[in-house]
Amino acid sequence: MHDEPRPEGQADDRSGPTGTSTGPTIYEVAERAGVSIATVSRALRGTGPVSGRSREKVLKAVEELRFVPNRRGVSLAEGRHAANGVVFPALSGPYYAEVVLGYEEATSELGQSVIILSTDGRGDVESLVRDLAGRVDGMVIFGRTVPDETVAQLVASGLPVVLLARTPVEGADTLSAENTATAVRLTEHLLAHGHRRFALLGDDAGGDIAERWDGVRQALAGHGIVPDPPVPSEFSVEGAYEAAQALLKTSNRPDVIVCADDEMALGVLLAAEDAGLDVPGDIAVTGWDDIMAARHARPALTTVRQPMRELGRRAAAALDELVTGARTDRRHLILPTELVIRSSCGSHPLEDQ
Amino acid sequence: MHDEPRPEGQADDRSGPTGTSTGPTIYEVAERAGVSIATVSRALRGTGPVSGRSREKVLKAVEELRFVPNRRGVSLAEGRHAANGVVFPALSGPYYAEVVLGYEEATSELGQSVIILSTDGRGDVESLVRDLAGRVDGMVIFGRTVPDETVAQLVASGLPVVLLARTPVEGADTLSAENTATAVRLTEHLLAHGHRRFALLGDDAGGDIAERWDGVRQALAGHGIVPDPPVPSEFSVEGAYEAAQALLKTSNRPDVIVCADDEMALGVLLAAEDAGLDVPGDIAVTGWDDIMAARHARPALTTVRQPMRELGRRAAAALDELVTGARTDRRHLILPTELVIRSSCGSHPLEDQ
DNA sequence: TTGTATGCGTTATCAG
DNA sequence: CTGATAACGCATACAA
Repeated sequence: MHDEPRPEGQADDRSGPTGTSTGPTIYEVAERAGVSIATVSRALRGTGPVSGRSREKVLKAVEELRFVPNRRGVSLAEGRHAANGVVFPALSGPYYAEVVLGYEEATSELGQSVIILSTDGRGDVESLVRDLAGRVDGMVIFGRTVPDETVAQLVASGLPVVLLARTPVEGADTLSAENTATAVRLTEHLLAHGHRRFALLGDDAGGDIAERWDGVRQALAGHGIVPDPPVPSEFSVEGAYEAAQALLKTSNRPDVIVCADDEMALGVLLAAEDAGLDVPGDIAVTGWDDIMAARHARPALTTVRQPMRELGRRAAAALDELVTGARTDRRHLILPTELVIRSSCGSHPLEDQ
Repeated sequence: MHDEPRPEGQADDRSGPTGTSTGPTIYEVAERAGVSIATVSRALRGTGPVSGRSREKVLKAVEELRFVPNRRGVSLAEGRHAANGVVFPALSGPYYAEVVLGYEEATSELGQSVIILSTDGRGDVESLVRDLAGRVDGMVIFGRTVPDETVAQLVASGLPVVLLARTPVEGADTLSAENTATAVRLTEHLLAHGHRRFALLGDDAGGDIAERWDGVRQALAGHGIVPDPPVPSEFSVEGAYEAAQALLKTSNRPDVIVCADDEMALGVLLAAEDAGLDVPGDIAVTGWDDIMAARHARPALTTVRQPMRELGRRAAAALDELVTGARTDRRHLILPTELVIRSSCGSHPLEDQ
């Protein structure tokens, strides 16, 4: 086997025109330092005893050769990837982008790297996810991306999984931002403005949106109001624009449109403007997420702020616990959200951000 | 060595409380199919001849065992990661998010996965990048993230690198959106509006922003105007807000503020509003990127649209060529950009989006 | 404290 | 067409 380190012809064997460089191996370091590869490994990773003399020699050789342990070898030997995955629909809005950023930051601090997978516009999500599963030690999955069936299979295969803003699946952690209670408060605020004819825009079965509508209905029920079912719409400015156009033409036009997220609310704002309607004078509009555009839109959007960055960080921490085995039970965590009142829901004489 | 596949005790050896499952190995498949591992490998990847009979047996065993080749083993044997990296400052605005998404999509279609690294707020960028370099076959690096020195080292180490919106570095591909020519056109449009006192907001040495200022200066020179040096500011809504506050108090207030990007322009809009200034009546404002908020701001922002998605796709394609060795020379590609006239630069009686 | 030998899971060469 | 076996690069029991 490895009697003589690299039988013959090695070193500058950079074949191929481009960067197929290989870098020195632990054998070359060992040879140069006059020790065994075991000692090199121990010296470098601080596992097991190494004499000061040996350590010096190793470090010197490492320095001279610019040795960096080959990750592929390390991974195979360690039996882990030192990488985690994250599956999201897209990065169009700030919501996913922020969460992913918080996730990457925390994961990176834990010495792991993160592999991303976006599912919007992909036809073969399941195979993509399965492939990803083979390249990571664990993964975070957002709602609206992977079918329950597939998640269950991943979990069954033993892969640590953290679900974000998604209905729970046996065997996986769940993390989400509070929806229902804040939706109740938002709705009560709208009722206080005198709004009575509510329209809900956007829907997803069993996701976080459904929880928000639960809150809205709950608050309305207290006033004897039963709203129409949520109006289906694409989760985008354009999709909401179209849906709103139809809605605004109704004989019995709503006096407030509660949108599933901010981007949709922006679309509604546009539709109202084109219809010659004043917001909030003729109709109120609210969003959810508090993306940047929410603050800059005119009127500025009343919405709900989610701790996006923190969601990402928590997901990373939870996943790490599962991967390392530091925790074996499953947790379902809910982070608080904050109602952000601006002007799109009605006039507020005094305060106005 | 492998005389008997897995000497003893294997299979359901899932140790550890969590998901340390291992999955079947190629040896188990071979044993079950009654062939050698070489045949299994050949049958599965279609390399080399395999009799129909053998193929059937292998496929059956694979099916029954739900065998999936272990990526770590594959990577080590193949000598590649089948993963590419991308280094960006953050995902706050839609710019990076969109480019990254285009990149991920294209990379994924090429069968590679993408590992991300964001540098904003990180103190040890260089070591992070070096670590990333050991985990990928090539990487895309955005401007404003990694020092030239480090990039040069990566390239020297043989790693294929594609630079995005960044000054060229010997040995790396360069990809960017057109800046100077469009900046000239933007400036000429502003001049046509009668604006003469120009302020430039935001600066970065040697990045894509510098190219834009070159275009602005070039156009102004044609009118005998020499603008002040760019006003330094953080690349964010808040940073620009502060910088603009100072700028608007100047005795000789500018009549147009050209911003390095849209987010900064939004900050300026806010500052103008707070200062009781009308945009574009009292002062014009322009951005760059055409992010979503640009369209929804009031007044809507005049800006420049970049083919963000396409930039990501092209970067992925270029990197793949370098990684596979399909191309050995270095290319410097520039994608066209589009001037988007809205209302923040002055009134346009007829057309108005 | 050190070195030897073996395992990690595939790929691919080369002799049958 | 098939199988034995040498890489791939590193980690680590185990023996010395």
